[in-house]
Amino acid sequence: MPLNTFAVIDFETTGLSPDHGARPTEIAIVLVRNHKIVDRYQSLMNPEIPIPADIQALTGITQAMVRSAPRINVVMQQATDFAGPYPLVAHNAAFDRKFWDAETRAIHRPRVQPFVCSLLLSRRLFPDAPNHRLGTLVQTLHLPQTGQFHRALADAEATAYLLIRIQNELKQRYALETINENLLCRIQAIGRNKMDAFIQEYRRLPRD
DNA sequence: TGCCAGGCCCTCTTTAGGGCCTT
Repeated sequence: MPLNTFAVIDFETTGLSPDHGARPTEIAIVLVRNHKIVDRYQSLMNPEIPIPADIQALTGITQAMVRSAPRINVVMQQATDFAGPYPLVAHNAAFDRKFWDAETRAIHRPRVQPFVCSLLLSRRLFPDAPNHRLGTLVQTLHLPQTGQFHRALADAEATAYLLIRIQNELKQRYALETINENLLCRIQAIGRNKMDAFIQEYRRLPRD
């Protein structure tokens, strides 16, 4: 397995929680290897339940668009194949993790890799941003424009560029050599405004 | 009919409340 590879994912869905019946309507996965985007996957899928009108307006994904799309289980088979064993990354990972875990359990492919959250990492590294919405961070950090927000591929690509920026920031600001998932998971688990103290401690710890 | 989540994180806090984020 190639080292230093992350699978950045984004779901569009019919609602906020699978625990209350919401299901995915679109997924995109962007592979980031050695700080570069190397591959992309995207697919609409048929949630087989109505998409609320306000969410159709938000995402631009309509009932007609998903009617002829493949079933969720077919798409999730392809998505898990594409993501492989690589650490998953999402903006506000708590949201995407719920859908990923619900739909991969349904196809008997439970998640084995950690989930990294670019929202939590951005709060640690860019505390002075106006806010930490994905669109605001793209503007504030001058990241490449990737297309229409609230579509899966555009948002996954934006999150991929944000991940690359986070990796570069960590390397430069703290003179670190490699930014692996273990370091990112540790950083997102510490409290806000504790980065400097954490890095000092990290330098004294044996590496994973 | 209308509403539904939940983890993080701040503060006028910790015996709590509310904004931020995702769709």
